[in-house]
Amino acid sequence: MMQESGPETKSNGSAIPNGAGSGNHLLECGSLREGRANGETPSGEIGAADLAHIQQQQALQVARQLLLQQQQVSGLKSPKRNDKQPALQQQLQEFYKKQQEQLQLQLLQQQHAGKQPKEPQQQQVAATQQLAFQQQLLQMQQLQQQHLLSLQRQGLLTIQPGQPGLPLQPIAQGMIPAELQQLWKEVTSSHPAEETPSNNHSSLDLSSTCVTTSSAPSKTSLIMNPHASTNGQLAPVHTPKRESLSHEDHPHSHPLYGHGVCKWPGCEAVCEDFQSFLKHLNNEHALDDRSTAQCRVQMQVVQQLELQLAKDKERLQAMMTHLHVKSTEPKATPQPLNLVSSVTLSKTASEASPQSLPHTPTTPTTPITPVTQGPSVITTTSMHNVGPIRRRYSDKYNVPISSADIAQNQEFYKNAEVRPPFTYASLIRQAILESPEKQLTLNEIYNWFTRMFAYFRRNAATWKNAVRHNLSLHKCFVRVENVKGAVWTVDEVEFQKRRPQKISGNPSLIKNIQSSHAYCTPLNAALQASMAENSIPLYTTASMGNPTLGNLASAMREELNGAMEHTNSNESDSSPGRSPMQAMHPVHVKEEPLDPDENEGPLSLVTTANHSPDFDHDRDYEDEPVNEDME
DNA sequence: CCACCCGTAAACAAGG
DNA sequence: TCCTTGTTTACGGGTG
Repeated sequence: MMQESGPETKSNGSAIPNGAGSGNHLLECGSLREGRANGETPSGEIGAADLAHIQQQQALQVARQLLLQQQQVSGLKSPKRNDKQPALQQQLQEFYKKQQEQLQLQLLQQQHAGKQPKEPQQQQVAATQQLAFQQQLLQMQQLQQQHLLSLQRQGLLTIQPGQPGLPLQPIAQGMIPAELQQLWKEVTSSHPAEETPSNNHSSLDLSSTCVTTSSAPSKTSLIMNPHASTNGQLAPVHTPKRESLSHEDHPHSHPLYGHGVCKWPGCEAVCEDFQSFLKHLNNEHALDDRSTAQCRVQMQVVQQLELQLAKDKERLQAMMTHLHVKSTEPKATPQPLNLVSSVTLSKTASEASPQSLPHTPTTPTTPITPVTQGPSVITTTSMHNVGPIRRRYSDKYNVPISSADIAQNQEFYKNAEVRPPFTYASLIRQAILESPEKQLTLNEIYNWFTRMFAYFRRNAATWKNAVRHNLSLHKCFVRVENVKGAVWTVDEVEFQKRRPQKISGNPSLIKNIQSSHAYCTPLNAALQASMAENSIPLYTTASMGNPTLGNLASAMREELNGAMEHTNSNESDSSPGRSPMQAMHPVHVKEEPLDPDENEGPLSLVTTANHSPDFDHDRDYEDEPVNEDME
């Protein structure tokens, strides 16, 4: 068997236990979560489920009181104090439903009737009572939430977003995960007038839809929020902490106030200054039915959005899970090291892909950009399935992938042991083109592979052989005797020659091929330019950590494009100018410091940053594959 | 069915 | 002698 250059350790023995250990760790995480979801409370931590439970119970207490009060009015039969909580809760919910419906009816009547004074005293009384109820409820909620908050602060509570065990009721939605909070923030800021977190009106209604919302019932908002006192009304129940804080920090940046205009839905009253705005707010948008209804609507909007987000997230997760499963035969290959990254990843991973599959924290490359945690997360789950590696599922399959996807995938492949859907030839070519001198030694090519693809940190013997095989086999790879020895270069023309045979169609992409011909070496730049045009945003996030990603992305894109036959050239893409990505090139990567042949390296910068720690792992990995293959 | 591409495995040789 | 590098052949699967 061949050995790679570099300190490779065939220490299977150590690798296995390590892998097992990490796997266990992950599993533990999983079970832990499950445990929490089931209401178990491990080690002094209280999960969201428990929290929900507590909230429910507390809410029930409130409910009892309210029900008692209500009974006095409506003559309901008083429930026994020992009644089962679910029943009670149900009652409460129904009660509120009715209340809300009633309220809505009234509101509608009022609205439809315009200014017609047509409310019998009775209605007014009822409305007042409802308001009183709601206020009481809110107060109680505030109390309980304050309590919860204090618990949280004491570390007794940990609220985790998206607990599976939670009932999918509005209640559960109160556990606003960070994303939702963000969404909330966006919603409240973008939608003019949404219900103000720091503003009381909204809170009224929240009770109906979200009885116990708010993951971070902010006591602070109550205390510090100037508006609360100004209005002299109830403080927000549904105020994400972050939100309230941000507003409090900037008292004059009220979500309902912007550009001198009141942003209450449908208002747009002009307020010269903040003070007048506050006045206006209190006068025009005081706690009345209308405001309440508007808040309700807003709540529903937000809820919708939250639901939508949740659904989309679920979908994403399913997609990732699906892909992962497909590409990964559950081969419990214990994976080694890199526990560091695995820890960080495992956390997110457990959220993103609650699979029981052995999470092999194999990401030696470690997440450079936690930003794109998404992909890298699942990915981490490795695919040791070396068995049936299907090649070229790329060509056609990937066609629709956008450059943004590519950029993401790139990060994905970097951290995930998923076989990249690109041919060896393409990858080799890209590796070479990425190099400053457009030439690499065999060993440098190897290094590029391992650096850019987690997958190639294993099965070294296999893929290295394939690389050599490809280098020799394809005419497009030209071996050049160098001072140092032999280096490999790419004959673009030759490379492109063989491609048209592959797939037909999609003329829209041909440009790339053509440009390749035209610019040969600069091809990269051209591609990257187009890439940059299309996907800089994502791209940057992905490439922040490692600029090389851009090149890889372009490679992938090339591959994809090449897979499609093009017929038309000269396009904007071919602009030979250097894309931003390319501009970074010099800084890029050169093979890791370990590389003996390495010398042309202006680079090695990134690598050190991202990989130097892992790279040793990379090395280690490289051989494990061999061993694992035998497993 | 065929031709082609691709990946994998392996034998072999040359050189350090 | 061992390892790396490079070449070559063979085989099987996928695809058009």
